[in-house]
Amino acid sequence: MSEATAKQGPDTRARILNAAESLFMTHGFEATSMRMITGQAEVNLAAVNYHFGSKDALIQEVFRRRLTELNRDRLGALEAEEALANGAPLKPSKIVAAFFGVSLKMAADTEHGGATFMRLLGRTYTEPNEFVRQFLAEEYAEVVQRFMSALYRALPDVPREEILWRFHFMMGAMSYAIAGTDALQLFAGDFDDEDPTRLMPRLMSFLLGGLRAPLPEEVIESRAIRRDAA
Amino acid sequence: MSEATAKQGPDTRARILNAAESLFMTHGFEATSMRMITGQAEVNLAAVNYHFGSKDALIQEVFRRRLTELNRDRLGALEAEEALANGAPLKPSKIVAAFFGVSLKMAADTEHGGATFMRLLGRTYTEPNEFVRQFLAEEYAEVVQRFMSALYRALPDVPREEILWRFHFMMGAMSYAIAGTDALQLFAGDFDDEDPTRLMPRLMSFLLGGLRAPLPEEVIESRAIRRDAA
DNA sequence: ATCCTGTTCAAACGTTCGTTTGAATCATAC
DNA sequence: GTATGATTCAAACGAACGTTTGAACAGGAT
Repeated sequence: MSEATAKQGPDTRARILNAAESLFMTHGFEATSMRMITGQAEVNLAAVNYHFGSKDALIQEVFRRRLTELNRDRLGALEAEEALANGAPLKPSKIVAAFFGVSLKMAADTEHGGATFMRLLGRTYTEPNEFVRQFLAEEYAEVVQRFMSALYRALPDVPREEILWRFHFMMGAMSYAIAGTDALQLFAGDFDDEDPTRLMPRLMSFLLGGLRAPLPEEVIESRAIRRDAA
Repeated sequence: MSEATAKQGPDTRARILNAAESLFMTHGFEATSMRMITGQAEVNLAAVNYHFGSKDALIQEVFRRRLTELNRDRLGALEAEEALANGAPLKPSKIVAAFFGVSLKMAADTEHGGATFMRLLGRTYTEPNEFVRQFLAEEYAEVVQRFMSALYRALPDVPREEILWRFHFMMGAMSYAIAGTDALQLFAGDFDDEDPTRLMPRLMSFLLGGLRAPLPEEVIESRAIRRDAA
């Protein structure tokens, strides 16, 4: 049989994953039913359970296929910078650019659904669902550890706890910006769907400004006290 | 009948609102059923529909009762600063402190459920549910408009579009920090539930650093060009 | 005692959910 | 052709959902 006559479209698995990804983004996990997914994918209702086993397993697979690539790229960008640095500590801006630049690059990819996924991911960071969160943590474990080590080396004078907090804040700013829900309708009608490439320099300025901000007095004081005691 | 013998606990409405608030935070809106709510509140299943009409109306009321107070306090803090300034433009740090300081103050209130609500609110900013988002936008309309006006006055040389973006970023960093899901388990075990009052100076340093960061080159260039053309 | 209004209660409503089933259909190898 | 394993299909499953119902109960005024 000629390849062109294969029932319809690409294989069922991919059709399901793509439909699920966009529906999860629009409606959330719980509010997206199997019937909505199989309807949009134009496959039979039973196909999800046949190919993935369960709805939860489908959710995991939606994330796994993208996150594997995303985190590989992030590590790749970090390693490229480290290779250039020849063992010297990296500049913080390079580290931040490696992590968030790759994220924003995927968020700008509207061709292959990367943008859809990043918006979904941004929402999922605040998802209460326990098994989703555990899965996210596992997928991120290595990349978080590597980037944190790089930041610790880059900022030896800043307490590690503070670096953790600021990375946390940066993750929040990025997620929110990419998810782009604009729940408060700040951009009332004006810039509803901006070109996401223009987001990159804006976000990067903001993140680096936050990262480089002077430490709060409280922290400085406690460090001064510690230094005095020594 | 003596007041102490009234069936059980305080009135049914408040019991339902409190139970719903904490369950929504833990499980999300969709995953929280009426039976879970009435079970935790120890009231009859039909009580929600009797007192509120529907589940959606209950969700709205959960937010309304807190947001009304929160946004009143935010406006109050802003007006207090404006009164001190005597018509002069406010310093950006004062404006940011008015908005986010009030938020963090509520987030630190574990006594009356304010902390629970702020974590719920942080998650809700990324909630896809349409009617929730519309409701949020309405509740925030006035306070957003007032704070934006103040920021425009405070930063007359910064393009308004840039101010909008940075406020957007700040909202993201705060929401994420307060929701505190730590999906990536950055703080693996170490600081699971930190004292939220210590969050305040850290977040404020970060936010102000981001707000005051130099504009991205792209924006500066386009402004220079515009100035040249004039 | 009687009525009235507000509230609680157990039970049921119809709908939708995720999942399972067993037969039908396909592609391929013999 | 026929057998084999993978996939699709229509139909049904039990469970859980939000909501409605009508009776039971409460306290206060007449």
